[in-house]
Amino acid sequence: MTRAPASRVPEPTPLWLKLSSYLVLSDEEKMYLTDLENTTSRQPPRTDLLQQGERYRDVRIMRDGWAIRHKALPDGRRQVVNFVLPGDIIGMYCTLFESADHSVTTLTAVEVASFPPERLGELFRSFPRLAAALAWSGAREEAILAERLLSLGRRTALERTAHLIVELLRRLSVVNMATDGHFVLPVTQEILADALGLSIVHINRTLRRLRDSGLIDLNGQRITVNDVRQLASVGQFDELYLHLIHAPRRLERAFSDVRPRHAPHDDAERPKA
Amino acid sequence: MTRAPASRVPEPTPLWLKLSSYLVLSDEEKMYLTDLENTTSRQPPRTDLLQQGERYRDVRIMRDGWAIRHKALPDGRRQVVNFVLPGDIIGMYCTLFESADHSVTTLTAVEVASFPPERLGELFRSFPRLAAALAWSGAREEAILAERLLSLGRRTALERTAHLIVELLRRLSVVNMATDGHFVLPVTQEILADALGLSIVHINRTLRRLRDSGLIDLNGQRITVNDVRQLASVGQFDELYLHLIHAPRRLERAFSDVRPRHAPHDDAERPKA
DNA sequence: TAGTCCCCTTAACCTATGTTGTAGCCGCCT
DNA sequence: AGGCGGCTACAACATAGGTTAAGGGGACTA
Repeated sequence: MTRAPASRVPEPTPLWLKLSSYLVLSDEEKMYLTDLENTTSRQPPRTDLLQQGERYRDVRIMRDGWAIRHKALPDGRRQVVNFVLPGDIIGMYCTLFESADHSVTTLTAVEVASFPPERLGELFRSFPRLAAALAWSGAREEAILAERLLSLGRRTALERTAHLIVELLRRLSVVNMATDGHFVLPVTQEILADALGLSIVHINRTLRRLRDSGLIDLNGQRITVNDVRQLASVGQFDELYLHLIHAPRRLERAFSDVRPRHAPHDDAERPKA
Repeated sequence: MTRAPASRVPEPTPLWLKLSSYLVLSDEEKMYLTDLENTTSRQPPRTDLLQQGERYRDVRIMRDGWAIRHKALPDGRRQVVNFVLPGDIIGMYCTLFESADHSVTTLTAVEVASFPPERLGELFRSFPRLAAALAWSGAREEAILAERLLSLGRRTALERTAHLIVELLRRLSVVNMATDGHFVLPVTQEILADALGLSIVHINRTLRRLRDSGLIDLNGQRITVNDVRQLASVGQFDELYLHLIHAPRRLERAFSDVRPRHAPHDDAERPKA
């Protein structure tokens, strides 16, 4: 574990970049976020950060590297539920559940920050705008799962694959990890297959079709999207679900300490504790 | 719209029953919940409560009846993302997103309560235990989506179908809508197909297999599960993901107004708002 | 009483995707 | 240098599930 001294002019962290796609952070909020990510550790590839059935511990923030969130059936079949990218939070709900219903495993070497769940309560009380931004990011995670459900249920293999590539491109752009339509995809075809609900052989066929049609280039783990527009159209990609549009006004109204107009509650009316 | 008078001895609402599966509610909290659900309206079957692309409005609580949350592709293919049952919340994140990325459509006549999103902020500030319970319910929703992803990606048609039936049975039991392994499933086979990522013909085949093997009985919309154990085993159902186990202590610690030990924040340190 | 609409049911056939098997490449160990 | 393990590639074959088509029952209408 490393504990960095709280600097006066902190570097932007991926989480902060991601939340910035949603609202404009104040210096004070940036300092608080930096402080939250203060305690970090490094893990090698193929490490379980969390294991299905295990009791939750700290809340974690991915700072660097890739991981997957996945679930397995008793007989070994496996589904990758989502990719965990820098700026994503692991186990936000740790306080609420007895044990994890999924595993999180690193794909690359990673750097993760962790903090005790009590700090979340602190954050909700003291930094309502950050709380709203975190809720936004949690809600977006759910929206991504819903879209993936649409992929698995109703898109063909080719469409699914195209859709995933465009989604990753978009998500990585937000944290400055994709430029000019190319990025590193540190993933075996087996993992891609498990993410898309396909067999490894069929993912291979499908990637070849995408390559043959000139939509993407692959060398090693570097993937280049030659024509995002067309790839998005193949995957019927509509970025609505990523909810990248700003709406700072409305959320501040809901989460700030200002009393709401409708049903004003005096302190006298509050519950005792 | 109907506005009920706040009674001294309110009837338990489905939401309250559902949250009760997680923590023991105080009278005051029950009163507050009852008050939240105060303004209700009724809608006929096949009404859109929310439409993909539409701007979000109020937060809604399903009080009675069934609905589906679904997404559609431009060419008409459709995926049912989840079933909305009594006690479930619609558009909890309305404040955070510009527009809906999914639709919600009623299957039966329904009764829904609605309230302006500002009241959520109020709730988070004044009733931290309820806030935690709502967060629990939101997190559970996400866990359900992740499990459905596993179904669509890696379970066979027979397994998926069995799994869904057991899940619905469990969820309905919590709100007293299933007794003795039977319940009403107000759903056409087309909707079932869209929920399970199958064709309507194949759902039909699959249901017949389940009937022929004696695991379930169907007459009309009434479904009877003859052997939950065996059905759960066919569907590889592990109820871990429904997170029905209580953990009231830990969440109260995180969300209560008691100052955390680690990094106490004075009011003076708060952002200006 | 027949007509229409919606849904369920089944049969016959088709195809997207899974399975099995083999081969080649690359990095790594010793 | 050789061997081994993990990954990609691709061909041949198998099958779960999709598609098309047809019929039937119940509820409503006229």
